[in-house]
Amino acid sequence: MPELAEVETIRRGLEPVLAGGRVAVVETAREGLRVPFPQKLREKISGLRIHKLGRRAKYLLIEFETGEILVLHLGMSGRIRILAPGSAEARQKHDHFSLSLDGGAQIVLNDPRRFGSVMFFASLPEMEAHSAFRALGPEPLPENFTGRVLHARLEGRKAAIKQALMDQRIVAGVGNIYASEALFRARISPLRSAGALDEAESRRLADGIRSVLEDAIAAGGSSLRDYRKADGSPGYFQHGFAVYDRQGLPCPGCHCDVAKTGGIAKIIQGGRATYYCERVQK
DNA sequence: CTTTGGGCCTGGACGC
DNA sequence: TGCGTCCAGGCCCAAA
Repeated sequence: MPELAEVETIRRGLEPVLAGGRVAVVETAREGLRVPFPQKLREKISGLRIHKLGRRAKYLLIEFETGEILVLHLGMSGRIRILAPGSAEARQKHDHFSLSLDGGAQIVLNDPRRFGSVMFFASLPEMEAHSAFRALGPEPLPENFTGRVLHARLEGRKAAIKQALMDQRIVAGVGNIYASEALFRARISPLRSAGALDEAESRRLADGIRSVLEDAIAAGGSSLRDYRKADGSPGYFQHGFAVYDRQGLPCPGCHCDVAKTGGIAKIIQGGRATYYCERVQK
């Protein structure tokens, strides 16, 4: 379930492997994932030198020196494996795409559910004009993502704040897990109407979003040295969850008796699970 | 304009 | 044990 934090962790893990390398071999094992792979992908990226790795929302950007960009999205079950030069590791089930560098290092995209995607753009402006990026809201990590900015973007929205947070047009990169976690940190009920949050609440929420993502990135980063292990697990944050997937358990901010209160609640909003503490979040 | 619901896809958990 | 069912997730699109 790669949300922004996981994609950023992956970006940081891949950068030292890929940056400066030249694409030597491109392999695809099928026609595409949720959308077809770009036409003539091999011809488009073979021989290009990788300038750096970027990220926009949950999209991983492999940026070439030419200004062209290969975009990877991991859907919910996508992983990227790094193979060291000379590795004889066998192909695995659900390996769909791989890219090898001149020096022999290789990355492999594995995605059982195939909700991910691979896209190619001739330039950053062309990428930003694409429908997947055009309407994306602001990145939540930079300092200029303030409570005031969030408050303005929530204005007039009648939807529940939990669902508004998952709307990528309001803020980019927040998925189901960190929406619940950020609302807990901000002590705001997921059921509140988005447009009804005042400036102080919006500020708490903006802070909650940023802090939970930063903590998750830090936790992922701390496990980066294990990143090259065969399972490719990028060090998720599940041990740090306050409410997500903790139905019936005590919440960290509330000292009441779980036998009486029922602990953390699970509800369904827009078909998605939401977890929260009714005592702490108002 | 907004909101809702279905579709995509597989593996794991669960009940019988 | 082996079925069947449900759920998880991000994103897109059609419909209301």
